[in-house]
Amino acid sequence: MSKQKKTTIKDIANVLNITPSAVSKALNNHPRISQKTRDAVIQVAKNLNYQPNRLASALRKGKSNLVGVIIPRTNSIFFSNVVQHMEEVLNLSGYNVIMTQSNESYTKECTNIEALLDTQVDGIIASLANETTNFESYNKIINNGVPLIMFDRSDYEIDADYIGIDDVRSSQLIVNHLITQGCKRIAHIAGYSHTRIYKNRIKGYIDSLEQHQMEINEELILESNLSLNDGREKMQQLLQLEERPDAVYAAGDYAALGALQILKEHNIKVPEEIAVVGFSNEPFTALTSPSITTINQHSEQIGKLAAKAFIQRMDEQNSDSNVTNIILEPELIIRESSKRI
Amino acid sequence: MSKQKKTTIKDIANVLNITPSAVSKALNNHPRISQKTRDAVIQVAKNLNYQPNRLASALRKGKSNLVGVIIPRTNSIFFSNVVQHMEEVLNLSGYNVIMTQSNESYTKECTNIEALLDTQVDGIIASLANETTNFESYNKIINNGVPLIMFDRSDYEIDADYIGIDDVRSSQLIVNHLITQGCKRIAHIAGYSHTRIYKNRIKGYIDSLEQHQMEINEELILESNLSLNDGREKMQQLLQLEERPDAVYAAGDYAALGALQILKEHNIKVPEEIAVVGFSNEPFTALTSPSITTINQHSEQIGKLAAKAFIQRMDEQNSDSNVTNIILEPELIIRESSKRI
DNA sequence: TATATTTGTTCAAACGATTGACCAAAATTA
DNA sequence: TAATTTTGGTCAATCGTTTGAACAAATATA
Repeated sequence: MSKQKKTTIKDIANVLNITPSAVSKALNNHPRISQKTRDAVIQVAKNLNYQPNRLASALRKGKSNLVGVIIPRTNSIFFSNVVQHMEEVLNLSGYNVIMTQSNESYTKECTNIEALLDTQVDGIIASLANETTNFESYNKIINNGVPLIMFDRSDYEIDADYIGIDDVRSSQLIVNHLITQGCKRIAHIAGYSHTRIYKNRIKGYIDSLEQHQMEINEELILESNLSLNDGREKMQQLLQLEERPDAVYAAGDYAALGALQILKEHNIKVPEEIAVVGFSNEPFTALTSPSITTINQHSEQIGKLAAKAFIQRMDEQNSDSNVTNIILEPELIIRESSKRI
Repeated sequence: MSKQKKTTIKDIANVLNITPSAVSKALNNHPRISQKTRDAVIQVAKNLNYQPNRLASALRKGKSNLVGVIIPRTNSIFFSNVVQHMEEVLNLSGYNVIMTQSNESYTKECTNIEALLDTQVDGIIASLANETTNFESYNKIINNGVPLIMFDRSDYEIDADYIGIDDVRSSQLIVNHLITQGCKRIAHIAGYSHTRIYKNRIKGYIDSLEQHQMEINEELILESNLSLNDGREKMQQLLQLEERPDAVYAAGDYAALGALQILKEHNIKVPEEIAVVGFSNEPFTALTSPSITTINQHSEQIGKLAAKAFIQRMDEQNSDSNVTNIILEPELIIRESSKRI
């Protein structure tokens, strides 16, 4: 029973004894169709339970109304928030979202890009996988004439619109805050420096220390994949130093949590002995004890702005306007893990 | 520069002086095409950077190779895991995933369904929004002849394949465990009983108490939306009872966390005075102190099985085989919040 | 050698919607 | 009334790919 074939504009046309093109025009509010036929068409369409075939329309118009989104993973509140708000805005403009995850893997990312281009998406909105250091496939998107919008994680080699927060500034906020709290030896569990945002966070960290005439100590900067476990390991490492740090700034919340766990296991008082700061405002940061100081990356705004940037690109297609670069101001959320005074 | 138009099979045909149909057949490994032409076609395709137009192919074949997925929200590790593993399996079979979120909203869910059908997806894999009590739109999917697979949250009124865990059994595992730990007055912060899985969890809770000849106390069963805040409120309520419970089983981890917070704020010892159990194995449950006992719902398996169920439906299309019902055995993860002995 | 089969390809019609060119009838203007 | 404009459509091509039918050439079979 399931295989009742779908009704097409042709069926509607037959019922009303008009041509399919008239039906099409009626449904698309073409001015040359009389109100009478238009109403009749709409009525019959409803009766026959007509569902327009997007594929056909997309093929003819050369526009699929599909937007591909590539995020590193969904189990991060930041990315899932971004996507959610992106979707909201895009849906309003008649776009649907194909969401893919790279799982931080370069090859998966490439596969996803291929698949999206293959599906004839009208554009791609993406954030780089951790692994990615080769940007050919992204440039392929651009070369194919498909609008590309990057958010959060991108690179200078990708010539696309970008929306993100000011990572240098984020680090400065954090380090300044820690210094204000009396910390003198601040460690940084950093992300991989090949990724721009993490490089910037390292830069901000160093800048801020320099500004306060504090020593930059290589052994206090550890690159990490920022997972919970790696956070634990790096913290262990830091505890084994001859001179322990009195604060740890991890470039990701999970790593910060790992560090916190180790500190608790060693009965080290947080923040009195060692203060801890994370990054991203994952929900759990408010729920641990002590709760973790972190950075709010404005996921809703990033999502909405990225969607709007895409829509604007679609609207102006021809005019080769310059690349947009939107850098949002980060917000430091101070919680127990760093509040000494 | 961007608007270089895409190469089509026609272009390839022109180069080789053969017809487009030959090219198409060559690319699709049609047996009647000679190895020689096949190789030549593939070579030229590569040279011209040919990218097949899925829309055209989809239109002609009446198959889009797109699968729509509807989940209540992505910021739940359970759902995001499910999707991730679903995608893996589906990609392997040449399908792409359009992922949408209902945000637990009935209207958003309906909109999503419309959008997916509109996009001509080959099938839909979904889990109900909390709000949903009317299943017309789901039955519309089925009536449209589009394969529908439900997972985790579904309803008897939806006549589709289903993959989930045994919720009655989950509750029994939990309650039995609590009784073993010496708890005598077990409260249940329940989900809305109009949702099947939550109804089943309530049933399992009651069954288990009855089995142990324990009293079923209405005031110990509170329906909730299972958010963090509602967990806090319901816990407050429970504390105001004349006779306090000595264990709280929340049907969701966030609610359990809320309950835990309140208990800590009141300096009530967990699990000694009141034990706490959650549901879903959200990552934070392992990270709180005390860590929270919870249920593993086998997200990877559910994702993979749902994908496979869909693929099977596609393969057998015609044969109206019966609805599949896969119920997985839940796994109780015992942690500090309930370990009294 | 005549006939049957296989091989490799072309032909043409789809899939369903869109769109500019075109045209007859109706309405307006001169 | 004749000429012009407007209205409400029809016609036909098109988007890029697929696919069964058709067909000529090559090969196998009798």
